[in-house]
Amino acid sequence: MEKAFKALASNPRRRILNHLAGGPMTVGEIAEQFDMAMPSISKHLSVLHDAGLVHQQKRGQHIIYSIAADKLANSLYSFLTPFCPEARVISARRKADAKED
Amino acid sequence: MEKAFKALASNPRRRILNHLAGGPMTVGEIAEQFDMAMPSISKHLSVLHDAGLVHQQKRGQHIIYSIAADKLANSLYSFLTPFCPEARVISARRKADAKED
DNA sequence: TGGTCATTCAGCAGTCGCGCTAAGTGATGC
DNA sequence: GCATCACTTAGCGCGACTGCTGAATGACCA
Repeated sequence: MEKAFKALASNPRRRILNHLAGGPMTVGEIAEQFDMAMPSISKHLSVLHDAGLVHQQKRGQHIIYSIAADKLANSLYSFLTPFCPEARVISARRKADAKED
Repeated sequence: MEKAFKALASNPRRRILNHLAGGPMTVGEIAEQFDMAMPSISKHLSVLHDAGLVHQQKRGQHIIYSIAADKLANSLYSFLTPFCPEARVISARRKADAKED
């Protein structure tokens, strides 16, 4: 949770997540969209991965990143719980749904 | 929004918000709960205020801080919009409600 | 007016984060 | 085998953040 918020504190990282909302992508595909060297993108992705906000999957010499929307939403809803009744409801339902598996 | 996420990236600041969820407080009352010098707390509060996440109200020689739950929730819901259908619904409804005034 | 209390401002040291370039790793293809 | 491609790791400089102490501000009370 600490890590999630630290990860979300950076504009480029939030933009990367928005791009990934459109579907899984390789590092190179993401880097094309940003005016930033690939190692910098790679580092941002590793921060997001360390926070559990993206998944990575090796595919030959490519690495495909995809968004971990559940983790992202769960973190924010559970943080919002003390402040917002709607978040309490959603957070509770998501937890119940998770247990069903 | 940028400011909101930067403000939320710090553990002490999230804890302060949690305390404020219990009701408005002065700087001194907040500082009592933290093992941190008052100027440090004051600075955190000013970061939160700059991000619009708390309100401040002068009351004699005290300054009373209270949480801006609406702004906090709106920021997070609107960020979550691309990733989570529930957030889309809530965000839309909150915006509609805001226009009604 | 002078003292005290609540809070903020100023300035400092240490740490962390961001972007870069250069070099390393590991899979692919000739 | 070796060149190439996709990506990560290492290391650097710089600016931002975090906590501190000490001083300033501003309201209250005698």
